[in-house]
Amino acid sequence: MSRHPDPLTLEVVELIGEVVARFHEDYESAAAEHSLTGAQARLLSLLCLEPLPMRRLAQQLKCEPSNVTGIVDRLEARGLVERQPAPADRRVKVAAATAEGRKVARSLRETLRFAREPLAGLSEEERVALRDTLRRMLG
Amino acid sequence: MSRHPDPLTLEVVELIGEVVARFHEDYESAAAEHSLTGAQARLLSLLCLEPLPMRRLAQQLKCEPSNVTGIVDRLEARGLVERQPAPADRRVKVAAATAEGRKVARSLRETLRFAREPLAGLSEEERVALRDTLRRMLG
DNA sequence: TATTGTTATACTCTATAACTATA
DNA sequence: TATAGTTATAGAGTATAACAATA
Repeated sequence: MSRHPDPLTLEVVELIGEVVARFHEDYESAAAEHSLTGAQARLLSLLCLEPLPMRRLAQQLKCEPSNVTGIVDRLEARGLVERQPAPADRRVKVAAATAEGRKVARSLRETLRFAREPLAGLSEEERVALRDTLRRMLG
Repeated sequence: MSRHPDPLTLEVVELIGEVVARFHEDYESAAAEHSLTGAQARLLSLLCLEPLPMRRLAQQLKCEPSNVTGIVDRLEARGLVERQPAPADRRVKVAAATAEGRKVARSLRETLRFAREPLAGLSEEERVALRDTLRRMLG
């Protein structure tokens, strides 16, 4: 694509920008309702899929490992996450969501309004088309 | 929509989440290439459309007015933005992008890869359909 | 020697509250 | 008295560099 995209592409980019802004806003406010920051909510949600070593968490969150220490500290202080030793390699600490942490993450997911409302206005056919287009964009 | 959306909706939500993550990543790294933070880049881009009073900037950025002071301070120190008096109300300070600021913002926009590459894989027909769907989602 | 997690440091963003100058 | 912008403060996220324990 050239450095000067056509008007259609420009409009789509702008619309995606709006979707991104709304999604973020919604995510942050859902996190805040649970007294979590965005970073804490993202880390907790990750750990609800599977326990992960600190280093892996940093990779997934695309930040430096040193930052993960503090985020896990704060979640651990609230009993939402715990550090577990890794028998195979005693340098590694595996972070895992507690039962309470999983409960909070579940509740967080249900609070995400953007996940439901804007899509509710689309027909099933439109949602299928949107899914296919997004898949191709990300593919 | 119920609290337990159908699998199709869930997948679309997840795909949107990925788009959001990629867009953000791309935006932050484009900003960093110009030695700007994300917040600085967003503010500068806003001012390239039109000069705005500090208060209006805060509204558009959805943050407290006190934060805008610091962000504008840092951009002003680099000569990308300047504060202008508002003759009609001497309490108001209007922030405006300098010529250099507009140049940086233009360069920033051109660096945004996500704005071009994923959409390049779509046909014009698909882009039109995506535009219409996004418009409806955003209401 | 290399790697994992942590600590120390500095910077930015953020909200809150108090302050100033205007209105 | 109300509003616009700022300052002061505190908490959180971020990157960098140096460190301890382990591999």
